[in-house]
Amino acid sequence: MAQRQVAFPQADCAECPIRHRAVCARCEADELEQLEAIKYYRNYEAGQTIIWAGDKMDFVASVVHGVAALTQTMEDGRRQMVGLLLPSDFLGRPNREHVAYDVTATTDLQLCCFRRVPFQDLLSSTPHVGQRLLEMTLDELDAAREWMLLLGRKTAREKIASFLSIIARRDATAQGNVRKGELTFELPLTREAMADYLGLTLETVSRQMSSLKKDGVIRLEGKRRIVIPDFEALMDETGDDADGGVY
Amino acid sequence: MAQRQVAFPQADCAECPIRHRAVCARCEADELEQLEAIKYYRNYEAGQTIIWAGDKMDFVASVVHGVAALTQTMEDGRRQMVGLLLPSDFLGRPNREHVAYDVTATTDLQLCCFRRVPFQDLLSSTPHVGQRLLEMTLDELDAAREWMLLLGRKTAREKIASFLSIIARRDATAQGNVRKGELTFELPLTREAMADYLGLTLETVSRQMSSLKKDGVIRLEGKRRIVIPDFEALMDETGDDADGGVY
DNA sequence: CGCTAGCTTGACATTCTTCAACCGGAGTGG
DNA sequence: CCACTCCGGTTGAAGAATGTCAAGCTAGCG
Repeated sequence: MAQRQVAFPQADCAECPIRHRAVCARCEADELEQLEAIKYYRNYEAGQTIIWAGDKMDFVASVVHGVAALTQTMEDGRRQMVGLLLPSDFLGRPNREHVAYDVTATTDLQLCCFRRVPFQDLLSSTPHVGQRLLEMTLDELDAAREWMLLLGRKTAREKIASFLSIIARRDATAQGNVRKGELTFELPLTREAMADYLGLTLETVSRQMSSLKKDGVIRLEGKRRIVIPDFEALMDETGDDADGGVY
Repeated sequence: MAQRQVAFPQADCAECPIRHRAVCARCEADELEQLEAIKYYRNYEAGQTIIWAGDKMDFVASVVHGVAALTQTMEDGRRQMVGLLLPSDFLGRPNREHVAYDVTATTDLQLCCFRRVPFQDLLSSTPHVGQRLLEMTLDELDAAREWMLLLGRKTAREKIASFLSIIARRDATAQGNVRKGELTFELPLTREAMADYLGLTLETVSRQMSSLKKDGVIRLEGKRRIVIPDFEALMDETGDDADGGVY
């Protein structure tokens, strides 16, 4: 497999696109300086495995560009995605040497890595990284619980609609891809990866995508580019409350 | 509904059964003192709702005795449990006024509650509560991901076996209920609550329990008391790796 | 030009849910 | 004390949703 070159710019923290959402969001100037001293960038191309479950991982990282997936695999090959990391999300676990899940880049990806041990030291010696990490971890736990509802109780169609709305939402907050009420975005996952995310087979994913398309809820431009003509209509298919879980 | 009295002893922190596993585990004497100043106990009986999704929650808490469940409900009544809190587990989210899930006591329950705002102050003014909470939250996230694999990819029989092994394991670490290789424990959940945990119907739960019993993997003493004659045999039914996910 | 990877579609098999009946023990009122 | 009812649980039969297996499509690439 020829290693196509992935080249993202390596920004200074000051111009970093995730500066205000990542683990470093709350850092004071001095803390940021310490982080900067132990950081380095890594790029991966779409499809590459970053690390295998059980391997030793000597860094933790923030996703700067692209999307990474955490997946668990059973002995007989059944696979379930258990984490989908978008820009600003955190990868790795402090105080844990070995990783518990396979980590792969589902798109071209840039990580901002911190050497693990110095990062841990920072956690105990300064307050703001740890506080932000706690907040982010609690958010991820909430997301995981939403995901559990999806896996345990939603129909295939609801699963697809929910997934599309999640991607659309996270994509929309980053960039403003809304033109005259239409929402357009690129799927960061293959049909197979979507199946792993949703606890379905790729055939069922494909069928339900076709069904939503037939019913005018989504349009496809190519296989990966999705157009949502009416976001409300999509939300109606997710099975979630009308208010979108706002409380 | 007559309110049967639930009476757990209210221990001093020094004799608290969860002192070394809960959020307070890492506390120094002075931090413990501050916690003690804002703590109070609450008891609930099995089946009682502690708080509804969307309600205001002015405390956070540690489970001291018993079991509590977090569940999400869809408009049409489909329900998914998204958290099962055993002794020493933490309930509530700092810096969040409203709860996101229904919380119910599935057995008689005692909580050690901390008023939320003072607790938050402690998080920012002292290091050890926050550090412990981060650790516990990361553990819960790992558990949630294990649970996602179960929900997304396991068969009904594997789900039941996995659930039983989880309860057996957590029960065994607390007390030593092993007699001549047999493991006995009380189910803290009704069949319906098990179904909500596992993303199944209660009929399917019942059928699979019967099936495991017929095959000699488990024995039933009454409806709730489970005997595992051979833990290995149960593990073989879970679909998990032989090594039990140790890495 | 033909191959491959990713995707779609069809036919059939399987698993789980749904609907319904029934069981048994605990609590209750006559 | 007995009948009644309710709750949690079990079991059966039928149906629906999703998985499995297989064929075929399309765009991009060597």
